[in-house]
Amino acid sequence: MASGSLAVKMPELPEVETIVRGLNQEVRGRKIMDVWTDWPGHFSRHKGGFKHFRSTVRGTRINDISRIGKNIIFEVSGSKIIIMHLRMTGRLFLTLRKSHFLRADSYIHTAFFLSGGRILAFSDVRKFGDIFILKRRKSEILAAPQELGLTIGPDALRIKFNELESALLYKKTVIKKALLDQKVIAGIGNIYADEILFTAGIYPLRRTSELSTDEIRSIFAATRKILRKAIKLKGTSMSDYRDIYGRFGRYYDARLVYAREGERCPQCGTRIRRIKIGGRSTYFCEECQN
DNA sequence: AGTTGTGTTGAAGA
DNA sequence: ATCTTCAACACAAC
Repeated sequence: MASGSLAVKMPELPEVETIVRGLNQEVRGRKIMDVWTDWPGHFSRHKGGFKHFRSTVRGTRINDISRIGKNIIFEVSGSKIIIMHLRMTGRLFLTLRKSHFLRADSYIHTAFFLSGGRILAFSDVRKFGDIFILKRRKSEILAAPQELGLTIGPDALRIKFNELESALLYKKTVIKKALLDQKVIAGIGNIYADEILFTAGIYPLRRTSELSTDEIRSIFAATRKILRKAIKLKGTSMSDYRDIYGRFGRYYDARLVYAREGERCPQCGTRIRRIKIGGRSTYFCEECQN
């Protein structure tokens, strides 16, 4: 991928992981020459605003890119860390010229000009995304994310069974909400939450405190299974991105229940139902999930 | 043409 | 603490 799109829709953990892998291929080792934006709101979480962000980031070198939950972490020289969240509609592109990206995507509001003439462009239709930089090491973020402004718990692929179990037993809510709560487990969004609960055979409105150890084991295993499968399929949509629903993404085609209201359950043939939980659409099979 | 749904997350109120 | 509602914002679909 000499130049192209790292775009996904509805970036949850697998999509962010896919982007991070692409970034490590394409921008690791490059220097950040400058940053441009026409939407300073992208930097509203940064103390000091865009001007301060720009002066802090200019001249640093990107040493590594990783991820915590849905947050992208750029480790740059000078022991600093850029934290980027794509929220709902954020997409990243690599292009060669400014004129190119403005033509390619009219929703690009922020861009990083890198050494070697590369441009990392941040497209964001709804402008919910955010970027900030901390003068901290990555290890400090991992140790105390909450204190540094990252309201997240353990990453969904790194969480230990015991951590998940105690978090769920402690919570007083239903399992679907708990899986979407980034402080309980970080990285799961609405699509994968439904896929995980279907795979685990758990009814989404079950109270977390009433789940048995075996049921939590099922949820734990299903989380790893679904997220790994989605990463293997490179998330819901990559460079072949077509529409707002990610309809041409490879995981989307492989999905089990999400957005399949009225279709047959892949296990038992019962029609998939849709309900609202906490204002979010929830798809499940009432036969297979108890 | 106005309303609703879409998805993430933080803030505010009950 | 947890709930709901609203807010950020834009657009497709009804």
